[in-house]
Formats: sequence, structure tokens, C-alpha cells
Amino acid sequence: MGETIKDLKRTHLCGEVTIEDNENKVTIMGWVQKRRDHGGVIFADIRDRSGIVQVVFNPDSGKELFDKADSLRSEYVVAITGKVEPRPEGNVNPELPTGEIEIKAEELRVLDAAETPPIQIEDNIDTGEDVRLKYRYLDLRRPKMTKLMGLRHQITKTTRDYLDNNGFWEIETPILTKSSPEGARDYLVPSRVNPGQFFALPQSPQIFKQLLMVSGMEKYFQIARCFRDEDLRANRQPEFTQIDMEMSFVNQEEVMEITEGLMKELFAVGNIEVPAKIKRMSYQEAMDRFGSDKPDLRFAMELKDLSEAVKDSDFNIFSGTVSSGGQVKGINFKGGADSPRSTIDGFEEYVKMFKAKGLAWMALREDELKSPIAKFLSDQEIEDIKEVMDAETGDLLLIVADKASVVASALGNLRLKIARENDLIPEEVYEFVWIVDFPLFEYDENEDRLAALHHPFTAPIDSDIEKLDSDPASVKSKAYDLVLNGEELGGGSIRINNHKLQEKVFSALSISEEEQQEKFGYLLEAFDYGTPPHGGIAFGLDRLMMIVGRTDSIRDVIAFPKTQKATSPLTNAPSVVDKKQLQELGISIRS
RNA sequence: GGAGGUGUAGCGUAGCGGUUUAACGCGCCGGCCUGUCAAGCCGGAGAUCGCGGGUUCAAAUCCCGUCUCCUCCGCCA
Repeated sequence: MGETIKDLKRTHLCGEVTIEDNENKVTIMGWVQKRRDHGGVIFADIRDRSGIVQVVFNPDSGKELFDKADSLRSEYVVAITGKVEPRPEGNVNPELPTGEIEIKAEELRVLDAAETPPIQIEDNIDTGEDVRLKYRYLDLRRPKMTKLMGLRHQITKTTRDYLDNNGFWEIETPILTKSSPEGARDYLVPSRVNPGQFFALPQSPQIFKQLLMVSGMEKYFQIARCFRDEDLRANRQPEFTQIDMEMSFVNQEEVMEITEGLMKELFAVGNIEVPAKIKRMSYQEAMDRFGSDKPDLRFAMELKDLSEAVKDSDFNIFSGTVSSGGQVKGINFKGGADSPRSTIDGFEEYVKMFKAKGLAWMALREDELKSPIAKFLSDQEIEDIKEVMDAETGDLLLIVADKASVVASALGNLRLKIARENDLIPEEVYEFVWIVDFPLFEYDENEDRLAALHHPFTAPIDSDIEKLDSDPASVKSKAYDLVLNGEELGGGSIRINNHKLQEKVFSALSISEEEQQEKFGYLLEAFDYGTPPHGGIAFGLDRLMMIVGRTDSIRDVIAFPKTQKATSPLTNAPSVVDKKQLQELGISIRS
């Protein structure tokens, strides 16, 4: 049993005791980071979330106190009262903010003893993530993690302050809501009161925020938890947080403007400067030049179109692809001509993951042109390829021939892989870009129908509305994504605010009238009662945090994240439940 | 659903058929030490080598299966 605080009052945080407090009596409370016993003198580093301060125990302050200090171990929780003194000549520690002083202990209370922790509480540990997650409460004690949690608080606070200053109201929307077709798999929650029926956890508050616009709230935001039952990635968790906003009586420009102001303040928290006016790029240009709708603009290696140069080639794979409506494009890995064959084979394996059938290459070496395809190409064709690709001696040209979507994802991803592996991406460079002029729909091969590229509530641009029937695939939308360094920070759109138009879009998505009524009837009906033009945007707070916090794992910015199998090693969730619980819900498990 | 990687004291690694009684660093425990802050010196405890099966005279080491964690593809309006 530990001692109690009783009348003790914490006067200082560990990291905030300075030479200003010299000669003062202070009381700190925290964890024992480290005890250094020199026989005649004992040092103890005491840590709280603000930092570390050194406490000194001398024999002259009494045997009882000294013996107690001797019994301290790592992670004991203590309260210490003592006098702040400057450290003796030559013993200042410039590494610590509190390194000029130390606290000469007069009283020590052990508030709680501790077992030796399974992971060490310090920044640079190599401990596996499984162990860290199981003992997450210890992992979060590490200063690096503590700082990230503090940073996350700063970001959400800054968001609230900025949006409040701009007239937004924070409004909560339901967590228990209705399952919707379109989109990710829903997490379902059975209803005991309504056996056989289920709520769904929201994939986003999309429809509710639109209803709030119908409700006349005009400017809404929420730091909203969202749930998607899909497989995880380094930057994807099944529950994540969006900064979700919606405004009435605005156009695209106004949403983007208010957003840029928010970004400026949020990134300032991480000492990252956002340009006053973020540049814009059309979806088509992004796909053409970078093979991605979230281009990383920190380095070049752009995709170059070789279709014209090879359309009449004897090399059938190239000319045939062009004549059947596909593309031949390439990227230039500058200085990569001497890459070993195994590396190039690795590139080919990699593009095959993105459905490319192969990877053609030309290595422009000092003495020769090394390429398995050169013999099929005329000298003129080779020259044209080199010219289009701005190639010179020492370069490695990597070429994919396929339909446009495959070429884009194969080369777009290869571009990123090569850049990462060869350190072509500069550190601490932040390239923001708005991607605009998205198509409203994209073709879904699996389902053989059009699917919403953004979501089904996105408005088409005014001049394309008449093409919804005749040529839906060519319709552009009022959608916009904010991209930073190849990461989609957030996306939004101006929404449809009209019953008829919304029905038309649903129909283009092959959502039957019955399904429209059943799934979205309440939204369509709401539109009939006077709906303001509205639009908004949502940001992935966790991904934003990864950038501001300079970490590669989304798990580092979430206090209690899930593993890749969507489980929690800490709580052991998910778990089987009592038969009785299932019975109440009218659910039986098929085994 | 698929591909790849991973698993050896509390933590991180080495060992990759027999000279090993499984080694090293950190941590832990004990002793010495009055100025350390990656303290130092001396001593010590701690591992059925993820799990199951197989091959072999002999398996941490080879083979098969399985599980965990990580990265990626599919999926993520």
C-alpha cells in the first residue's frame, strides 16, 4: 500500500522547475524515471508529462529519508518536497531543460510502488509493436508518445478555436445510425429492442451534416469518429477521426478558402508553413503527370506519354495497345541505368501488383543501350522515346503499355517506390495541392456499373447536368481534395440540394427507386422542404497528425489503436459474448 | 481472400544440424562507491528457442502445418 497525498499539494511540474525557483521549496509528483545510487548520494530523475527533473538525496538529510530513497525503483509514483538548488560547478546537464538545477529532497512519499515494466520508458526503444500495444499505458509514458498525444490535443483545440471564430457550431450526430449501401462495409450493432434489426456505425456523418444544413444550422463542424469495417493499413484504422465541416450558401471557392485558413493554423502547430494560396491541379492533369489523384509533388519523375512515338511501331505490344485505345507511358529514373537486373526485375514484380502485364525498360549506359525491347524498335522510335522522356546517358527508362487506369497506377506507384528507395524525396518539404475537376462517376468493373468517385451526394458542375442522361461518365463534379506530399488530407464537395437531381444521380449509380426510398428516403424528403445550397469537406485527423507529428504509423497518433487484424492486444477485443447476450438479441452464431 | 517479412530470457538481437551448459547488449536482483544524468566496478538470477507434427543417432537450426505481429495487393462511396 502506498502512502497518500494527504495535505501535500503539487506546486510544480517536473519539466518546469528552473533556476527562477532557486532556494524555493517545491513539491513535485510523478514517476521515478531512474535512480542512480552512488553510495553516499542518491540521484532520482522524476518524470511527469512535462519532463524530467533531478532530485538529490544526501545522508545529511536524515537516515530515514535516505533509506527510503534507496528503496525507490523505476516507475514508482512519488511525491517529493524539497529545495531547489543550482547544481554544483561543472554538473549542469545541458541536455535537460531543468539541467541547471536539482531538488534537494526533504520529504519523499511513495504514492505507489511498481513492478519492473516490460518495456523501457524511453524514446528510442526497438520493442515490437505487439508488446507496446499490449502495455499501451506504459508505451504512452514514453516522452515521444506523450508529446504526440499533447500535439493531438493542440490540433483539435486549434480546430475548435478556428472554426468557432468563423461561425461554425460543433454539433454531435448519432453513432447508432442506419446502414447504407454504397461505400465501405458497415460495422453493425444489433438492436435488442428490435430483434433482427441492426444499427450501423457511421462511416462518416455525411447525411446528418447535410440534414443539419436543411435544419438551418448554416455552419457545422464535428471532430467525428468514423467506422469502416475494411482491412487495415499503415495509415488506416477501422475507427478513425474526421474533422468534418459543412456550410450553407457557399460555393466551392468559399469552402476552399475557409479550409486553407484552417490548414494554415493546424500546420503552424507543427511548424509547417502552408502557402497563402494553395495551388490547384485538375484530376486529369494529376493522373496524366503523376498517375495518381493524390500526387506527391516533392519530386519530379513524371509520367511521359510515348503513345504517339510508338503507335506505328513493329513492336506489337506498344502499337497494339495504342490502337486498342490504351496508352504507352514511361518514367525516367535519372541515374538508374546501372541498376542491377535484380532491381529491375523487382520493379516489374511491383508493377504487376497493379495489373500491369509487364515492364519494358531501356538502360542508357555509357557504352551501350541495354534493353530487351530495343531490337523491336526502330532507331527513330528509340530517339523519339528518349526525346519525350528527356533522357540522357545514365538514365533508366521504365515503360508500361496498358489501358490508362493500369498505366497510371503501375507507373504512379513505381514512381513512389523508386523515389523512396533512392532518397529522392526531400525532408521537411511540404507540397500542398488542391485536386479539382473530378469526374462525378467512375466505372466499377466488379459491379459493371458506374460508382460515385467521391460520394453520391456530390453535385455535378452546372454545365454538365444535362449530360447526366446522355453521357454520365463525362460529367464533372464540384468535388475537391486537398493533397499534401502524396497523402489525401481531406476531400469535399458542393452537395446536391435538390430532390430531382439527387434521384437522377442515384439512378445513374444504378440504385433502384425502391432502394433510394428505403435507404435515403428521409434525405430526399428533407430536400423538399427548402434546402440551402451547401457544401463542405472532411479531413482525416489521424493522417494529418501523422504528418504534423512526423511519424509513419497511424498507430502512433491514436491512444489505443487496433492491430492489423483489427484487434486490441490490450483489451483482447473483439471477444465472444455470453450466450445470454446473444439470446436477448435473437442472434445465433453459425459454427 | 492473396503476396512477402517476422517470432530465441522482461526488451532488442546473435547462434542457422553435433565442439553451447543457447551467447551478447539493455533491463532486473545483490554488493561496493558522495556528483551522477547511457553513472562505474564486482557478483548473480532469468529461455522448455511462437505452437503442433515430421525427418535424423542428434533440431533453436532442415521439412510440413498452424498462429502472432508488420508491410503491401484486393477492399477502403
